[in-house]
Amino acid sequence: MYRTAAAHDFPCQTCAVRDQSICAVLSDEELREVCKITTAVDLTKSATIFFEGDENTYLFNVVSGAVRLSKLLSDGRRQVTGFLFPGDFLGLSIADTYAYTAEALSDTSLCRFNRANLIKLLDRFPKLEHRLLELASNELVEAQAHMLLLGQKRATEKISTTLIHLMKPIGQRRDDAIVIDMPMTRIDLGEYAGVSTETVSRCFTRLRKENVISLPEPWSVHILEEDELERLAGN
Amino acid sequence: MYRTAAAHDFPCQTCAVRDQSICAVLSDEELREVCKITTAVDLTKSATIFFEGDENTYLFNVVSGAVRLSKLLSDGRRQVTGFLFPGDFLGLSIADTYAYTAEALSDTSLCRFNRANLIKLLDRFPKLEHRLLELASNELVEAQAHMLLLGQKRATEKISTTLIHLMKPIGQRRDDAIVIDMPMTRIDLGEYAGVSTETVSRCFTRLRKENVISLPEPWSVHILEEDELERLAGN
DNA sequence: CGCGCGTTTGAACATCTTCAAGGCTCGTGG
DNA sequence: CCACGAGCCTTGAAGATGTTCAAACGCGCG
Repeated sequence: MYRTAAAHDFPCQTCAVRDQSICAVLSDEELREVCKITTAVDLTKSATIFFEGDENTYLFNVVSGAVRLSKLLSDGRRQVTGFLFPGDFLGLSIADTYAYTAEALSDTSLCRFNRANLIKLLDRFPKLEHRLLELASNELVEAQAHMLLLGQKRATEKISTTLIHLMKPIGQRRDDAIVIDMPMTRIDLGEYAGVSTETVSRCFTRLRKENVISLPEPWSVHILEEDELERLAGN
Repeated sequence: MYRTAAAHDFPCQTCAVRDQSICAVLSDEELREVCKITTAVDLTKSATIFFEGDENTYLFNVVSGAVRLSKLLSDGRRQVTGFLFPGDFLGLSIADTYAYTAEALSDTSLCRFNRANLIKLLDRFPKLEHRLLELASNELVEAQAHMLLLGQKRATEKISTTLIHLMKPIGQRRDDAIVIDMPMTRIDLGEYAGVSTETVSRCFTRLRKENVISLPEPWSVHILEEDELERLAGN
């Protein structure tokens, strides 16, 4: 069987993240409308999507790859506020400048929405605005959990929590372990958890020595004892 | 002159925070509708408004007083995620349980909305949903700034930033200084900034000795050198 | 092949925490 | 009315956690 494009076909219909992010709440008809204001964007590793302070002209869906969100202090210290993966929405803000910098951690494809046009569509599709509020609300919950991590947890708890957090979007269940192939470096993880790279490394070593995880490669974490990791995460 | 209640008068019309929070975007007619689902709630100092994990049945406007938002770890460590003041909105979440605990820092009055009824009203008043999204989006920006504080700043920077942050909602400009009468304790401030109470105290002492602030009372901060404080805040 | 980058590990060091104690204010009860 | 106790704030000293500095390793890329 061949899939032939009918006259009424449109690119968004075959989107890999069609049923996630903001598009999930749209009917095919509505999606067709939204599709008109989108552009596919492909980025290579380390590309900047936008800088903190830039005028907010586009919003994005992450289609594939991974994105790092961060804020900088003037002397170069950086706080990574989050990692995004396929299906995540980027740029959620009514403010007219971005509050953080977004960069591609690996080769990444995005679906770009013109902000002004999307806002216009909100009036026609209240469902869409409702969905945006839902996403914002979820982000707030995550942000609060992250504050708890940054302000109160010890290094091992921070790293354990971070690993658990990464399991959902990029963990692959195998018979013997849950495998996380991380697109981010120890530096990124340190800046996410509010500790130095060396501390991240030492935590990984400790977890490995206690057989909670194994590290076939520095970027490939195999979670062997999920319950133990959960316990180490604090909460 | 006496103010007599006309037949079409209703309590929300005279609300002290009528032009803030979510009500700001409503016409008098719309406000009348919203008013029907509100209840005034008065709390004394230390009263709990809701606990993390409670079923989310009410949303609130802070009318007067101050509110502390926090999350707990099982061993008692607490992260204060924010302070709310008159005009702030509380409970912004589409999720059906609260993600944090809310408590009154001082005697506080709230305007309570039934969540289910408010959600129904969102369909009739898209402006209201738009406003909620705007508020959520602002909260996200604040949350990210707080993460930067918690993850990257040193103790003095944290306390300086916190003081600057408190200036907007509760700072009173005088000829010689900006006065902040704080409803929160050193413990609250420590749990907000991710440092111990002793460290908060030592930071205050240092700022006082360097004549950046004065402390007529422990809870009354007079900011003498706003620029210097800004500098000490990092960013 | 050599260089750069990321990771790991060790050792010295700094910051902040913890522990301890004293003072202060305020509310309560004798 | 005063005394007492609880909670909060401050300060000092000792200690722990995590940082910084330094060096070595491995991998991939030019």
